[in-house]
Amino acid sequence: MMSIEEAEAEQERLRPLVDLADPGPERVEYVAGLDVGYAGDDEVTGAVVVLRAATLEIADQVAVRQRASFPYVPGLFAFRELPPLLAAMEKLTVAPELLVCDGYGLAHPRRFGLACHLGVLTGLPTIGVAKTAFVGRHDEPAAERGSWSPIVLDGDVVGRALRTRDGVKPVYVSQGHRISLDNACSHVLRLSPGFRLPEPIRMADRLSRS
DNA sequence: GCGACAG
DNA sequence: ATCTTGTCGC
Repeated sequence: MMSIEEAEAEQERLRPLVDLADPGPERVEYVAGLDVGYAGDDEVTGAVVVLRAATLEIADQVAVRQRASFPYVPGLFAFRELPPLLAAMEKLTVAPELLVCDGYGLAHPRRFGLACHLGVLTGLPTIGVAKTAFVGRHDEPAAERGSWSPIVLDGDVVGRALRTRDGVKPVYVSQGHRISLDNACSHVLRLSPGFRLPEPIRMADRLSRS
């Protein structure tokens, strides 16, 4: 197994490859949601669900179950979840143009969360959507869907707390790779018409548990 | 130093 | 994450 030190060094090595300047696609035909489910003895299930962006209909889905190769270490989340997710991605028959990841992107202690890592490895535009925010500080956004407030870490804006439903706890959006924060948030809002979490992530979450 | 810590 | 009891809001 890779050591903690080696994993951190790998993040530092790959971080310069992240593209935060590309505004990213305004519209895509296919968008994928990714999530990992956990079973008993260190078993992880990587799930990828490709949706037709216009209708949110499922176009393709793959789940791969394997032995976890890295423990859960805050800040090194990707080293646990990336292997099963990449294995699932390789089996897709419909190519997504945008990936929505469950977790952090830029909003990460070393500015290199799972979404950035997956973006660099696949070359695809990626967005990180987390359910909790332990990185940086942010004000509470207004109660209406669409409201947001910046997440600030060491003086830098690294993401947004974005309200996807009226009066419901926001999600925490950050850039992964090849997409602007504005564009990432507009995609997340469009992909979350009925629930707090974007539909691709909900579908992947469901698949990862089965 | 101690605790907290995406999932 | 997952498990699980109890509570809350509609």
